[in-house]
Amino acid sequence: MIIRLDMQSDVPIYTQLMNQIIEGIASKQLAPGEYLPSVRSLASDIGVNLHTVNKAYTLLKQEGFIQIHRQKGVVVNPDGMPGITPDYQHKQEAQLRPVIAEAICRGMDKAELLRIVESFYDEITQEPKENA
Amino acid sequence: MIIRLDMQSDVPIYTQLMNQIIEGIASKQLAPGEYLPSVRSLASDIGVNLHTVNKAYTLLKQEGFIQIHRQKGVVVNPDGMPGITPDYQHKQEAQLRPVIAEAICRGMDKAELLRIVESFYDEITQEPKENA
Amino acid sequence: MIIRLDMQSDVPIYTQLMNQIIEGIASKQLAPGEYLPSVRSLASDIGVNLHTVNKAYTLLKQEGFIQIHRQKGVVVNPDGMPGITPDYQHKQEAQLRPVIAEAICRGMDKAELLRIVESFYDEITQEPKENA
Amino acid sequence: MIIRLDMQSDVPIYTQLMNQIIEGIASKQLAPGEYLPSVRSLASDIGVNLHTVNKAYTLLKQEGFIQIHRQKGVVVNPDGMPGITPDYQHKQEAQLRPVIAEAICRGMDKAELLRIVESFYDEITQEPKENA
DNA sequence: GTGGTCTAGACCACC
DNA sequence: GTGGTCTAGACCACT
Repeated sequence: MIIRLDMQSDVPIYTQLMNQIIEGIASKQLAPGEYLPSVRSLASDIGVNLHTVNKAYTLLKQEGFIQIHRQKGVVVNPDGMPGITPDYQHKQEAQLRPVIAEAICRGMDKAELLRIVESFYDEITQEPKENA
Repeated sequence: MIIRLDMQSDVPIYTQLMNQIIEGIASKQLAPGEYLPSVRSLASDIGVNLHTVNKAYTLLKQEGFIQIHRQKGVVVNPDGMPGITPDYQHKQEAQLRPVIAEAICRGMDKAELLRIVESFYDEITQEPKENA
Repeated sequence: MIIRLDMQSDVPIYTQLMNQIIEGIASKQLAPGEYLPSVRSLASDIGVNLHTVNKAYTLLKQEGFIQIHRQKGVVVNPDGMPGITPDYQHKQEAQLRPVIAEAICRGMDKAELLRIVESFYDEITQEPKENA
Repeated sequence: MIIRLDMQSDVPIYTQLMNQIIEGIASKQLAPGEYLPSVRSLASDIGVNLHTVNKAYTLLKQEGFIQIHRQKGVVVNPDGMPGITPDYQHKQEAQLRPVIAEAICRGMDKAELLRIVESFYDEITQEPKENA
């Protein structure tokens, strides 16, 4: 899978990394049970610090997206993804509301906004299953 | 308008403030041309430093949501809100994609996601015009 | 003469006022010996505070552009404009250098910059001598 | 590069700093991709508060002259300088007109003014590439 | 009284 | 060690 990082963004690298991996799973480029690169190799591949990759992996593990086995490596959680918990719903609301509010301010009507969300949804789910 | 801040959140206070004000405008609790509290009074009202409020106001001004008139105070931009610029679209995509990707991972189908977005849209636009 | 003020600009009103009057003199819309409106009437005409107009007039007087006669009013200096003093040259350099440096940074070549300066020069000196 | 600040000037320190850095770029004393001192070291070097330097850097970043990489430092924008946008042209006019108008008032003819502008242009572009 | 600027000093996130 | 954020408190320019 191709990882794209924007070193100039104000979004922390480890967050971008998490997002990319989550999008990889969502698009089925990464399947449950599939191995991810080791912390070391990924870090050297994308040219970031070990700690940064480690932090991303640790947080993904905490949220249940991946499992980290000492010595054996990192796999996409073979037991399936975490579900829609109340905690997640709150987090999602906190992320979504400001985006929606700004869209309203800027004069985007509901149909247009839904069209955009739908198109991203389709774009992600229809991404080609290429392996990197 | 009632401002709610979460001092424990990792979202900077000035960002929370910006979001609240933008949602206030989106919900028409704040109308174009309406005055916002002065930096100092708002700061003391919500119990933060005046520089924090100042930063939120300055950023909102840069994005075109409000105007800051020297020595007269701060008003919601009476010339209307900023439009849907390419810059904004990129920012919106960067905000939206990770949220959508995580929703997909967690097994939320498209209809459910659109339902949620729509319900927030309605919730914001239909908030009662109460003054605080 | 028509005075245009931008209340949203970060340039102080009194400075804008000074600039407008200086441009009025430069364009010969205001001739040496000609009377300017009183502080009171100008202030009410353009909708600003008395003190603001007063400050602009006082500074213009200090620089030698106008004379203020108690009771009789304010006139464009009939003895002619101030000349090109060393002080003025320093001020001009301080104003000009940053503008030129930024133009260079943005890739504006010398001919283009000179063309722009020349066009403003012409625009000001050729403004119609209308009276307001 | 040598930074000169006038603490007595009514021009804010952060603005003077911005101007100096822009002139440094214009004169090629600072090349795209080159690192600038850290906020803290520059602040202590020139004897101002780190917030003042931070403000200058942040504004320069917003205008596209520099990039701020989290935890890595500040570099002159390696992707090149911002171009000549309509916004910039308006700003430039607002800066230039008053200077030109005053020059006209004081009896400076067009040739003389153009000569001065040209000489500053040459002075900036021909500054020796000395490192400090 | 308003926002703008500056200082001083602290803690945190990131790498 | 880097920038980012927040606090506290001061002075100033402007209206």
